[in-house]
Amino acid sequence: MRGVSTPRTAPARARRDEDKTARREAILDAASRVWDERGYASATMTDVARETRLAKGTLYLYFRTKEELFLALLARQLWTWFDRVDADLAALSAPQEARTLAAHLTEALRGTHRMVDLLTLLSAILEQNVPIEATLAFKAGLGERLRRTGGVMERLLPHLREGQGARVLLHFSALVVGLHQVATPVPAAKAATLDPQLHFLVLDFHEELHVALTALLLGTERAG
Amino acid sequence: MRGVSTPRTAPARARRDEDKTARREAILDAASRVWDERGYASATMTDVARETRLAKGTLYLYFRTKEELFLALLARQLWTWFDRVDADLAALSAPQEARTLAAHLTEALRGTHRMVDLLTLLSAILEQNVPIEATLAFKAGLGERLRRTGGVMERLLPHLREGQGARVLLHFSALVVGLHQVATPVPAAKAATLDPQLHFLVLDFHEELHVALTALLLGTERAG
Amino acid sequence: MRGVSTPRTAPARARRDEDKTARREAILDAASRVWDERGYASATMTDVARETRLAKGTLYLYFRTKEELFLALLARQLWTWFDRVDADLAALSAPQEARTLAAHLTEALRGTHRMVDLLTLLSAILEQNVPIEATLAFKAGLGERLRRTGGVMERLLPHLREGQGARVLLHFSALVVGLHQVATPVPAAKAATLDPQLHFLVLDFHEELHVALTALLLGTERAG
Amino acid sequence: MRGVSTPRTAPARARRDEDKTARREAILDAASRVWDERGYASATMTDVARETRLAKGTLYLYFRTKEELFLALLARQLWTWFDRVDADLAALSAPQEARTLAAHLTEALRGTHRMVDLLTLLSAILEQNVPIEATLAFKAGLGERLRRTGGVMERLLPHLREGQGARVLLHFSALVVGLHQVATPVPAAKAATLDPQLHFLVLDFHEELHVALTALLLGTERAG
DNA sequence: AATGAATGAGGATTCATTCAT
DNA sequence: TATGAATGAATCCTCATTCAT
Repeated sequence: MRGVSTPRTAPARARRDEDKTARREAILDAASRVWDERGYASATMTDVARETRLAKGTLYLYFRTKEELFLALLARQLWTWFDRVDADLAALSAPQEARTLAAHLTEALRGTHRMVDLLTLLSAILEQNVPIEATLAFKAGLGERLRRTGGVMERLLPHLREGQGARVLLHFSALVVGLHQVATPVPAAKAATLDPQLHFLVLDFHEELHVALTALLLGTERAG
Repeated sequence: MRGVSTPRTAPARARRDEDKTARREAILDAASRVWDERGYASATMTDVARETRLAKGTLYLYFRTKEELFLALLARQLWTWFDRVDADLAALSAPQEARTLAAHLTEALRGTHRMVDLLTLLSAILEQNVPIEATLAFKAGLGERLRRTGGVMERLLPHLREGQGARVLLHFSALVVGLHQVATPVPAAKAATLDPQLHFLVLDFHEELHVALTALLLGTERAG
Repeated sequence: MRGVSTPRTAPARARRDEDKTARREAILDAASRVWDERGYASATMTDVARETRLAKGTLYLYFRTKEELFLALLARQLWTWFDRVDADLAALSAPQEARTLAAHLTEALRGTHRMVDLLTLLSAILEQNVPIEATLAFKAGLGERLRRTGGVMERLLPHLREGQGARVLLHFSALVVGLHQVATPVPAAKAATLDPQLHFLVLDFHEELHVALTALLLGTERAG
Repeated sequence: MRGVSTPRTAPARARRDEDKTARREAILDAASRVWDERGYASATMTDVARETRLAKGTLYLYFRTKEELFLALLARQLWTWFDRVDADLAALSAPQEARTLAAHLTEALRGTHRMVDLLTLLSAILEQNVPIEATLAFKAGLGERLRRTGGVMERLLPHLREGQGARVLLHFSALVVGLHQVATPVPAAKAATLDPQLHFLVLDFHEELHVALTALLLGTERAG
């Protein structure tokens, strides 16, 4: 009675687990693209479905809610960032300068513009309608990555005591979110910064982040 | 029966400019209360109207859009914070310790929980549907306050060069937004932090902010 | 940003309480028509809105949920039936024959076809998404009408003891619901009854109800 | 990860007719359990499939639509009830008291709570999307059972004329459906009946049914 | 200036059914 | 036979905004 229609060439069915994982990734890819295009004006599931060329219902086979989908997207992007940082830092030998380490962390963020947007909305929006286990899984994954990469930082910056590495990363993420917001104003706000008086509101995100993170690391050393 | 009104004494008409300003403030008061109660689950104009005991249409005589209203609320709260900081710092004589100054800025944030929430959503949401002049006015006001208070900071921390005061305040605001998010997880996320492995994700907002800001100030000094 | 469109000639605004009541009634009228047309295939709010020539959102100003609307419709029809019965019985003098009383109750049902459908779905569907106070109000109203009309029946049939009138009405409503279902098969089932062997499944609702109710009243007398 | 299957040993294929019948029964068993658990909030095919440990598509090999499945379930439960009544009445010798016979019919209903729910929804919902032959087969089966058991009743209650037995059973079913609805209110409605004024709305289903059926039988006798 | 009824686009989610494997 | 991924129409409800009074 329902579901009767003339489908366009149907997508291959994801039958094996690896196919399913691939489809899941494809959905996240689509979500990422939609997010990119629509910017803040929140993307809709209809958009994502259209972009994936899948039926809306199919999305719900892979993610229980819209928020779970976007949380997964954020997670994927975060893990990628951690991977990149880990690979980067693995090539370094201890001890390192604060400035150098700050550069590595900051550079690894290049091209992750939208991830940061998502990160900003994380608590405000995403955790609204996310099944509890998804939240727990996310937090657990985050904790693990923070501790792992934090450990590496403690090796490279000997003045960091046990556990301080993860904490510094947390502070770093705070700077990322906060500075991104200040440094990446919406178009409307750009007009404001043409005023010379307001020129100091124009920040280069990566440079500013580098400066702030360096200061943070140096300050941590001095403060003990 | 729904939809049957209980007529109440109509509010006095705001004829004179000062009456209008008062009404505008009353609306912001109501919006603030609504925002407090509803938290993230975004407050509606209906809520604000009910809280003000004005009709919904009346709100639109004072604010063109919902976003303009909440931007005005954020501005009011921000200016209050600046006022408080300015008064605080005026009592101090140069030079001051980074730690002390950090404490003053941080303490001035006590009780502004919700302002910080608004601040977080600022670029992501608020600037969506805000008339351009409102955005410009906000940015102009913000710039002025940052420069003024930044100047005071430069006086108290002699190692800060001209213009660095405002910049440090910008970094501070980034930390505020970012740390608030990390340190104030939604209820669902709290469950996650019961896990001892994740305990380090639990932060005390003010303390953490103090630590990070102190580090930032000290680091700025060392980095020159 | 929303709500921008070119409306067709807008309906007059229901400003006074009596206008609102009228509009409420108009919505119920529309709902009734939709229910009639769509039959069992459940009517949608979109249908009701189109029929009323009101916007969908407007319906929700008068009824909080779809179910509340249809409960109100049922209530209105029920109260009408009670009114009719009360007027009818008021003209009679005690004592009456069971058969006569049964005829009055049964005849008052003429033309209330759809009300009975609604009545059938009452517990199964309607009470799903109905605000609790609406349910309570309905039950209270129902109780009052049953007791009032039950009292009249006790006057007319002296063998009925105090309280038995309402109880008989409850049994009557059970018969109404149950017999209506048996006696009013959906089209598909009609084909079945062409078979002579199954001819006895064809019942005339009103006649059958009369027979059964008479039997019920007589039996109550004999059983004491 | 959602959408990743845990393969389990596939169920044996039902090749022989008796295997197929067994599988059909197994599906009905599952449907029955699902119906029990989910109550009114209508059970889904997904639920039934999960409960059967069969794939959703497999259900459609045995039943063409959801409604056909639940009609089959109702039929199975009804025939069981008739079997029980027939066995019961076979042990009795004519003539019997109305009260006694009413007790037998009523008692046979013990534990068929959910069947009655289904019966209530019969015309309203079930016959919507049922293939015509399925409807015809159901009606035919129903007719046969009614006539057979009706005949037994005519033997036990000599005042019943030919054909009146089946008719009384039809009236009985009406009482069952109707009283069940009144006597088994949804939880929300229960609150209403705490009010002493509404206490008379609280009925004991079996007792009430016994009273009403006895009255019906006695009344039929008197009315001739 | 104030009102508040009316608007209606828009969005998330469900679930019976199909069909390629 | 059995599978289960894919389908997509369908539905309820929200809420910022308007405008006649």
